[in-house]
Amino acid sequence: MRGDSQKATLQQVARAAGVSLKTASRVLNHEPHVKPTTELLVRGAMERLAYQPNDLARSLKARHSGVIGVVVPFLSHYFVAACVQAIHHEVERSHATIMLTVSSGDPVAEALHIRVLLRRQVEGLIILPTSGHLQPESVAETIGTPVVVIDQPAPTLEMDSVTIPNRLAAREAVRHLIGHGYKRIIAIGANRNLHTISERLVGYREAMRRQGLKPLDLVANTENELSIESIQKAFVRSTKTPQAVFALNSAACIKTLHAMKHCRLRIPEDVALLGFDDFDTAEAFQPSISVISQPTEEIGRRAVELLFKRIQKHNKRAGQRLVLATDLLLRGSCGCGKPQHR
Amino acid sequence: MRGDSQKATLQQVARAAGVSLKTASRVLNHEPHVKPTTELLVRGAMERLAYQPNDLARSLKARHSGVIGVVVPFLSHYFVAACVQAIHHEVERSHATIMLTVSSGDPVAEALHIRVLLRRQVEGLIILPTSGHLQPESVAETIGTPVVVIDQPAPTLEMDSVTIPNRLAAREAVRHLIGHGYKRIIAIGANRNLHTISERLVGYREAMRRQGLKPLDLVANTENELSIESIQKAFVRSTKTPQAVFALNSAACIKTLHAMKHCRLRIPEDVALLGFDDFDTAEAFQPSISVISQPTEEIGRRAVELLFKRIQKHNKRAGQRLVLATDLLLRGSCGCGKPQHR
DNA sequence: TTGAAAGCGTTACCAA
DNA sequence: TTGGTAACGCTTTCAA
Repeated sequence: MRGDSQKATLQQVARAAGVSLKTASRVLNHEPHVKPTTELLVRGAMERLAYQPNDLARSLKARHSGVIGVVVPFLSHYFVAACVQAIHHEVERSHATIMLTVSSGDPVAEALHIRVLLRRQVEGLIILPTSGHLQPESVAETIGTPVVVIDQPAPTLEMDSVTIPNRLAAREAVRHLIGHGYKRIIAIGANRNLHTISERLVGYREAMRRQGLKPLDLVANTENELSIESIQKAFVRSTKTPQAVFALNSAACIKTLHAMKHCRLRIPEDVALLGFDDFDTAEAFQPSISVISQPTEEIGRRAVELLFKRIQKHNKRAGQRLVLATDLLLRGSCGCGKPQHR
Repeated sequence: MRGDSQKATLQQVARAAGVSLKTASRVLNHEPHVKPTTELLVRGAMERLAYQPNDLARSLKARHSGVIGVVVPFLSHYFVAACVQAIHHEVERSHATIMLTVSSGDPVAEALHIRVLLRRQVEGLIILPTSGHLQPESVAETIGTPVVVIDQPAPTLEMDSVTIPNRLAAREAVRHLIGHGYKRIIAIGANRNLHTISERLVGYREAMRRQGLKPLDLVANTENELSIESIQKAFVRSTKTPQAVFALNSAACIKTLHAMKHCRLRIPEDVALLGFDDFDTAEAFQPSISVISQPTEEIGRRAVELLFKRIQKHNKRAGQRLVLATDLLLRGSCGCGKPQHR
């Protein structure tokens, strides 16, 4: 609220209070050995000058910034947004702050972002990788800075990871579909390079083969390449229309819904649907969309916990690969009885 | 890639290269007047020591951090996530970074976050307010730091804002519904305190009154208080079921879809629907959901542009209140012909 | 073309 | 209970 625009420094506070810089610093940090009278003097000066500490200088001196870098591919994906929100929530509890970067699915940008964050002296990094495997070069640079990877097992012992059993969850979900009597089940998604996608695909195939069914998939190279038209073609292509779709992530699931609408296919009567990753409108559809749900809140929390442990123990630990359980939410779209009807 | 874990400093680089600190600094910053031979010497040392500049120290000295603070209420709202992504994209072009905070709809947390970001010496702040009006106290602290507000007109001349004509857009949308012949149209949403919500509500009422219709609304105090059950009650409450719903934001729209499903109401035959704010699954529903769409990409871009202008010109400008046009996307749910059918 | 020295705003080690 | 003084890692006069 000062008229003069320049920000007050602790030095100025000290002068205004008629004490030394160090004494003002002591008051600021609630250190002991300050005479109450002096403290009042200093606090008064701080008040008058509307003093605000400069955390940049503080961090430089203290050698830790209180900043965590968060690297994600997209923010428009519900799962990612929910994770970031959970991460923020947990980081905040430790009075730290988040620096966020969004790579838009570009591994080169991702590598650049990691470097930028390291220069900014983040104390740790939480990465949701955008490409199949984190670029080794990117990772090399992080030596000395703790890293937690989400969605992909930690590539080195220097890092921790928080993942889910993608393959297992996919297998069980597909087995569930098979249990409904569907034989022609197609997996739909994009980006085989991604660890999550490839594992889910493997799980799908395992489930199919074990039941003597022929795996069939439509997996585009990138998210953008998976068009609604291409999905429609998969529906009308052969004489044998798929009886069910296993969507490899929520984006694919939504596009499939889109395509099914265009083809006027009823769910689950004409084609059943089960997707990986929950999304905000899943229960608003008629019928509700069955999904494999990840514990986003816990993923974020555990990632931050692991990171802080590393930061404190200064890398004196072996890498941890945490695997959290998923939840198969059977709603209506997979062919299950319609629980949404009272 | 060094074996020793401590990070190299420019000082060490200089020593290793056998030059002075300043010379190393000159090389680092591509300053002229460095003998090519010397430059090579320094670059070699940098390479060997895997030198990475410390942006904290740099910022402290240079007195600008290259960091923009972004304050949002939720990340799980599609509109917000899209805005943040757009902001990041534009900020990145200026080689700056984003510090993100999420208030979870708590004005007290929001005020705290603003203070934290200021202490961290952000060069500017982009705020999507969580409460009706930004807490004056929060804003007071920002004096000297440029602020751009999204979704709400700048409360003071010290700030800029990027908004949309909420009232007008709502009015036109409701008029469109009325044009379809609906008479009993109900507005559904939450948080009257929010500038966006209250303006949209006013627009709705104006449109209704001008046509001699009686406004009717269901507006909960907070997002969480707007339950699906309460919406269902609105549908069955009176003998006069609403003929159409005007949802005040996407969260309300999704909950309405949910409620309509439970009540087995067909869209638009039983009840038509038009919502404020687009969302990722809007076109996947049958019929597609008609919405008023905000230009998120442009909102983010313009917000950053305004902010950087202020940062450069050092507040020598009057506050700008940018108002960007919305788009009324008539899909199927409002009762329009069904363009989604080929 | 190069370098010594003084800061940026804090914190921390010793004395007083 | 206090206060010099030296860092933190970098940039920036001003000389040489």
